[in-house]
Amino acid sequence: MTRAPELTPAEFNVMKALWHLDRATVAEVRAELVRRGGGEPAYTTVMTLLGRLATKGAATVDREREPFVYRPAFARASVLKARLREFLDDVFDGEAQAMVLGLVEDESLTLDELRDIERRIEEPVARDPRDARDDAGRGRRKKERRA
Amino acid sequence: MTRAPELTPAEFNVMKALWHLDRATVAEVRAELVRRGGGEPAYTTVMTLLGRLATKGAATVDREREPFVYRPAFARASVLKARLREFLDDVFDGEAQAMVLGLVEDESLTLDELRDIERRIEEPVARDPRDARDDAGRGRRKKERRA
DNA sequence: ACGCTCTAACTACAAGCGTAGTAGCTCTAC
DNA sequence: GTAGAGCTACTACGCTTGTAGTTAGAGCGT
Repeated sequence: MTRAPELTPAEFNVMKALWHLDRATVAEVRAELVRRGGGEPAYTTVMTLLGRLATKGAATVDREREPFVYRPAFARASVLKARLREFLDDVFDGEAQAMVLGLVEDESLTLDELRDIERRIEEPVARDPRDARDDAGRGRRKKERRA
Repeated sequence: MTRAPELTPAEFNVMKALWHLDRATVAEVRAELVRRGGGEPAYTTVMTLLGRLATKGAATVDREREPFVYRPAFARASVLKARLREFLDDVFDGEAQAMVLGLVEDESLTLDELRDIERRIEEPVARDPRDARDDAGRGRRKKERRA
């Protein structure tokens, strides 16, 4: 699995639409962006962005027939987690606890929700077989900080 | 309290040094940056950034005597929280739980640490009187999302 | 066959950003 | 009193980013 490339804010936005649609043409992505209230970007603007995403390898293009169909090259979840990691290290210096505390102080997260999370972790949740995937080698990263 | 201005990555880095030093000259900030292993920025580069920070109102300058002394205009904690909020909304669509779950899956945060946080919240922590401050009107934001 | 419309490729371009050079002032050490 | 060091103000400049215009082909409606 190659690493997901860095995305600029505008690119990330397009990715969000793309993840939502799963596969889409320029026009469809544009419509989705409009729906999300992100203004009315010009068709060519969306095309440019999708083009840049494709170049970066963040999206794939099916050129078999027009209009081209774009799809995300990386799972949303994995990109979010990568960004989270980056953010955590950059802004909170890797101190996850401090960050969560921040959420609570901000009231973005309640004590109940925290407990809920715990519960979910404790009960292994009897994973849906459809989600089955090779789970080996998920790298530990705790305490690898300040390398 | 005025709102903290947006900071570019390079500016944020300087702010980190500045928060650490609390008050410092260009040379001192530069030394701190070097210490943090961020390469060896030119003296004037640091000056430019501090200048921009001052212009933006993110730092204050004491020009009484040279070399000028810079200090952060906003508490570190408040800026971190603002960034956290932004990040949460932008990347996780305001879903704090999803974000925390991400931390746990990533093993940036353990179950024990989660419990620890809970404990800290539960025990009102007998706040140090020195920290006393007017706590009225800390805006709720829970569920204000998707406004 | 003709012009419209959809679409792709290429080009444009200003603002923002990271990084730093230069000019010029003011001490200080000879 | 002259040279260098330290410092500030100003200027520079290439790169990235956001946004979009222009050109041109392909298919369609009439």
